Amino acid sequence: MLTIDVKSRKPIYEQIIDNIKELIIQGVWSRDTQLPSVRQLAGDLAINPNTIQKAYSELERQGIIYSMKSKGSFVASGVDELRKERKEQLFKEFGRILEEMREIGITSREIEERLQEQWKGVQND
Amino acid sequence: MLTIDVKSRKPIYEQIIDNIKELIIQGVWSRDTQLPSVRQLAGDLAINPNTIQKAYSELERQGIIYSMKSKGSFVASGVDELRKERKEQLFKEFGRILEEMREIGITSREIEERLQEQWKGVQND
Amino acid sequence: MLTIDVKSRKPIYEQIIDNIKELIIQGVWSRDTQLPSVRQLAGDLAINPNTIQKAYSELERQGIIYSMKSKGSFVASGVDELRKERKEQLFKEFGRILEEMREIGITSREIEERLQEQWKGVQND
Amino acid sequence: MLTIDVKSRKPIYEQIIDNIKELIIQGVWSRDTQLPSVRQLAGDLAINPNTIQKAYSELERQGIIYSMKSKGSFVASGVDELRKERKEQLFKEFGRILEEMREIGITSREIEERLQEQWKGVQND
DNA sequence: GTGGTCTAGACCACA
DNA sequence: GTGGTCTAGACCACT
Repeated sequence: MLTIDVKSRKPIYEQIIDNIKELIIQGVWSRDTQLPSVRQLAGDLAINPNTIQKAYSELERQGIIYSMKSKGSFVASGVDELRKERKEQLFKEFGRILEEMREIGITSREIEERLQEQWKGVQND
Repeated sequence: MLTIDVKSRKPIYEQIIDNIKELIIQGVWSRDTQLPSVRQLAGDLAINPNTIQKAYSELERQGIIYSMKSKGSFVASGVDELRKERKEQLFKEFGRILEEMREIGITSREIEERLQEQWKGVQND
Repeated sequence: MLTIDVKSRKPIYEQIIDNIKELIIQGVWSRDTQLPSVRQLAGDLAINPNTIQKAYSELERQGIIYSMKSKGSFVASGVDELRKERKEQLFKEFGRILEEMREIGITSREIEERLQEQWKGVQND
Repeated sequence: MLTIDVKSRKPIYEQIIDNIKELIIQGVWSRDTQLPSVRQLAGDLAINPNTIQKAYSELERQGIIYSMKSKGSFVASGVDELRKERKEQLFKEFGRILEEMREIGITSREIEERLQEQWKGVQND
């Protein structure tokens, strides 16, 4: 379920964080689902347990999971909160890209075309 | 002209690289313009000359500037090459964002709205 | 295994690069072999770690090795790619020399003789 | 007659040296021909006179030209000496290349082919 | 421990 | 003066 790329430039603990967020967003893990234990996951991924611990700590700091001593870690956020957050993030980035495109002289026509092209054949609207 | 943020997570030498590329893209510096000398720029930015050197070396490696010992460093690329490269990069990023937006269930309607909003009052199309 | 000459006009970091390429070409180090750490090699060669770092960075840029923070540096290229590249380089240089020889009036007979002489006793053909 | 490339990585003074040697080897300048004055050449090439001076000094050190105070510089070597020297140099380099080719497993057959190809249509043998 | 970045200061060849 | 190389020493994030 969790896949990491040790060769990536992105730190492993960040990959784990993103992976877990993704699983929650996609509804694979819902509220109060128990996460694999640090040791368990470390073993599965052949990763240093400290790295897993760091990822879990960060997730807990962000309020996305909660830990109970000697019980384990559990999903705190529901799909909705995370989705909303992610949506805002995406729109923010989207705006930044558009701004840069405008500065460099890309026309809205070009953007529209790209948009049509990418969305063609998809009917989620 | 060049501004760096020593507190940023992005390495200083990368900031310098991006800054210089930006100046060229915006047409401030054109082909064969002499860049500030390593020591000069280091003094201006209150940065160690080695850091500037590293940035210049990387820019030279990318073929964006050329350096002549005891002469100085000069702009090699024209605006066009850099603009084209940047454009492709932006479109690629644009596509990636769109893909992620689609996955998370953002409708093309929402995107269109955002697009209209951001572009309103601009007439470069 | 790695030897450098601090007195040479060729920069130390280039010597290191060439040395490492040679080790890979000769099959001493194969794909995914871990290179000595920056500090380790610096200690062995009595060279400043920054110099090693510079060599490793350049090798990574050329796609010959890959580095993972807090993991180490590893061989990326297989023997074959490097050999092929080297072969082309040698033939190119060979052609250049032949051209110069022709210009200065050296006859093909002389060259043939030299060739025979150098290859005598060798049976790799 | 003399052409230099300020963008080249080869130092300008070395380019001048090589250029002058070439002129002598090709018989354009023969023994006792007067070279252009330092100032003259500096003006023609738009180069710092110090650079020309350095080239002339080195040529004099190598015994290829001689200078007479307030008279100028003159060619000392004849074609033959220089040609011989160059020939040895070329053969030495040729041998080095062959050695490297052998080490990397290039067969004498491949070399022969390249040789034939490069010499085809030329009848100076 | 690892690689990566940065500083301060030095020396070099070149023009 | 210029760019290029190197050293010594430091700090950082990551594992």
